[in-house]
Amino acid sequence: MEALLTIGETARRSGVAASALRFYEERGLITAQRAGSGHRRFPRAVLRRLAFIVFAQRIGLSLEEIGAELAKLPSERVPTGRDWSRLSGKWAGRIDQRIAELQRLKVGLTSCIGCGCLSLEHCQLVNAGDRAGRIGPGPLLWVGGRRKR
Amino acid sequence: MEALLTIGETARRSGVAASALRFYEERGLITAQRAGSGHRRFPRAVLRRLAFIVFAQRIGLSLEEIGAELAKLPSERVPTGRDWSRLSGKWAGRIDQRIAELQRLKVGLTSCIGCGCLSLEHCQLVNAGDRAGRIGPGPLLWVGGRRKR
DNA sequence: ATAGAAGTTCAAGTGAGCTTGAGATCAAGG
DNA sequence: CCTTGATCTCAAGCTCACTTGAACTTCTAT
Repeated sequence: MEALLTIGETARRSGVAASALRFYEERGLITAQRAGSGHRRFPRAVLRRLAFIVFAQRIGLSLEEIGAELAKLPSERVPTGRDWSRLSGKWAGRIDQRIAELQRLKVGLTSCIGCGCLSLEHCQLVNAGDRAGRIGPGPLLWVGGRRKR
Repeated sequence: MEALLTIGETARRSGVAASALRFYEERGLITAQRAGSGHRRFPRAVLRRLAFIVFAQRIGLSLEEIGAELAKLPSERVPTGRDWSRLSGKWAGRIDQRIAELQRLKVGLTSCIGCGCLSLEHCQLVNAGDRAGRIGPGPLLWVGGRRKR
């Protein structure tokens, strides 16, 4: 088992396209050594980092947020299980929030949409809170009557 | 209470920006009558339609999917509560799927990331299924070893 | 009558997250 | 040595869901 992986091997083993790996490297989410030729050589540890990235994306974090989290890992040693779980600990709350929202949406779907209270002015089922970053563009979310501008 | 709303009123009451309303009209998600001047006049029923759209977006559907759903509403009469709930019924399943995935992710986060099984090749915690449309671009999701190309 | 708010169209821009293409170089097997 | 496949860089393109700007027109209130 080689200690260093080429970009192709890394792509195969992680399921992340080579182009995405270059993109992530450019964004500072992962790092690669270089062979004399200029070709990337990824340490095996990058695989776990990639797993974490894909995981975090499924949870709904942006690459920027993920990068900020990854930056908290110790850079001079290979991160331990404890390092990783410390990172991921705070996300459980985020998942719970999102689950709670989905459950509210489900209630709204089966009751509220049919009943007529979805006249928008009073219904609080759909709220922001999550994805607060999108308050600028995108449909304004009705947050209890308060809205931008 | 006026029977028809201007685009500005519609935007205020729905929380959806006027530019988004024009965009949705262009995409066929909503329709507007026109005043002699060319100004849009939205029937009040558009508010419920907008509520549904925002709802559906929070659940994770694309505008295209939402449009397909809305197309199933009767076009010649104002949809009833039953019409709406028939539409939304099938989404409950989708919400449940997404909740289940989030719960799996949460388990993975607290156990799997720390333990070492996240070496990608064996871990099935992150799967596709949801968002199948994204299988083309974007990071390839590991679906039990099977991947595109 | 006139200012200013609100509306119109159309084209182009935005941001996230990559992918694709061009043109060149590198690595491995026969 | 030569071919084939992997990689490299850099610039440009793509999808989604809108927003923004320019250049006008219309409505409303004084």
